[in-house]
Amino acid sequence: MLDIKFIREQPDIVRDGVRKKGEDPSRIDEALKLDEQRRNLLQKVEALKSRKNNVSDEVARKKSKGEDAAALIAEMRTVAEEIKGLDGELARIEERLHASLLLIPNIPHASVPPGRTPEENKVIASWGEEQEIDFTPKPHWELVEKLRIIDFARGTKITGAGFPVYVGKGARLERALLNFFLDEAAARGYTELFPPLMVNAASATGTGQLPDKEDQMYVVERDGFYLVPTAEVPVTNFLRDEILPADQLPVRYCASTPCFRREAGSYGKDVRGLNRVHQFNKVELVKLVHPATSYEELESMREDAEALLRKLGLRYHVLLMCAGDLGFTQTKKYDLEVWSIGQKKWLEVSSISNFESFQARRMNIRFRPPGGKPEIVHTLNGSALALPRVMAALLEQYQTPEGKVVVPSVLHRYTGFEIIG
RNA sequence: GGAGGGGUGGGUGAGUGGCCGAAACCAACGGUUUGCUAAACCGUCACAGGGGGUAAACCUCUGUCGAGAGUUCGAAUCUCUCCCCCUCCGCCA
Repeated sequence: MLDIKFIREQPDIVRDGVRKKGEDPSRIDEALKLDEQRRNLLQKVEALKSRKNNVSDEVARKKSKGEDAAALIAEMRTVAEEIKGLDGELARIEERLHASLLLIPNIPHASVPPGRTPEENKVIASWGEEQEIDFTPKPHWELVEKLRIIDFARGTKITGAGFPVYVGKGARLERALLNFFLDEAAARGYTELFPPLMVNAASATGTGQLPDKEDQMYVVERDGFYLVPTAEVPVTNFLRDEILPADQLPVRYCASTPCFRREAGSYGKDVRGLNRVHQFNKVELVKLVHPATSYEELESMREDAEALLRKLGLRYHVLLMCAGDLGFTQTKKYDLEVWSIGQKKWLEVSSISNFESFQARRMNIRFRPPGGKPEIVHTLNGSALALPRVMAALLEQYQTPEGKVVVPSVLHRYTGFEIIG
């Protein structure tokens, strides 16, 4: 969430930013109104409390001297009642203010292009060429069926649509990719975490999944837990409510976890094969950084993710997302899309975002500048990478005319085999 | 799941109704001493939210001793609920 003080002092900047995201700025006025009510009430109730505290001391003094304090006590009884009433009113207003703030989106960074639709995202970099081949490449779902390395039908039997089973060399290739990604992240200074796969409501609120995106998560109602839609949630919450020494920044974490997503409302196209599944593996990068460096850190994180695709020899491009295509919590975001030669289209495999202080304020993660007051850190995260579509593009790109798949050399030490089929 | 014990500032830990935002120690920071380091000594040292101040400095008020509710003129301290940690029992990969 945004700082209420910032909203109070720069309401026009906030309104403008919210509009750029294509969202309704009326919540800002609501929040400002509640904030004003809150401060008025606060002054009233704090004056009463001050009086109460003073009189209570007076009572103590009188009693210790053996004097009669009955009159003061009687008077304070009514003051205490009044305070109770005002405190209740204040609590209700603060609750509404907080709820209102939780629904105000983060505002885009100045370098983000305007735009409302995905078509307005900018391709700012690309790598690799469409390779020339003398046969018609198959889509991955045909390849994996013949090779028997991913079983969609049996996954549907076990659980439901969108829960594929990786089999034999398919399972091994999946594991190879994960280990490759993790090793690369470690080499670039990210500390590996293996976090819980279920989180509580406070954690889901911290990174912004609640209250906004509850529909996208699987909920374990009985225990009040949520299956993680991304490692971002448990990993970023790792340092929730802590104050870090300034010299500890930047903090870099990586984690490989399954991700569980309901993908409600996304039936129809683009769901074939591995294009959209309810459970998938992903290696996630997370950084907690000094506010002054967060945009440099965003660029270096993007490079960390891009390097993986280059090592795998997969053609990709980089999108700078326009304001309207930014998520609720993001100020700036890059997407990496890999080319699917079998489907003749781009597939999103990574999303790299800066949240500035938006998440960290909810999570209360701060650092202490030398000799100064604690300040909120900036948080960033990025996929490096999400597996299914990397797997899809890789299988398609490295297929042979006979329907076999050649494993990219960088993975050999992880797979133990060089060809599938 | 059952029984018992416990959660206090960055850390250890004292505090069972008012003089407690909280002793003491450690860590950290500033200083004195010192050729340098170490040691010693002195000082500073929680977080948040209001109000005042042009801003910083600063002044002032309020809240916070796991969370929430309650008793009381007054709660770290008493009561209730919840969460978490430890010990024992049960169950179990």
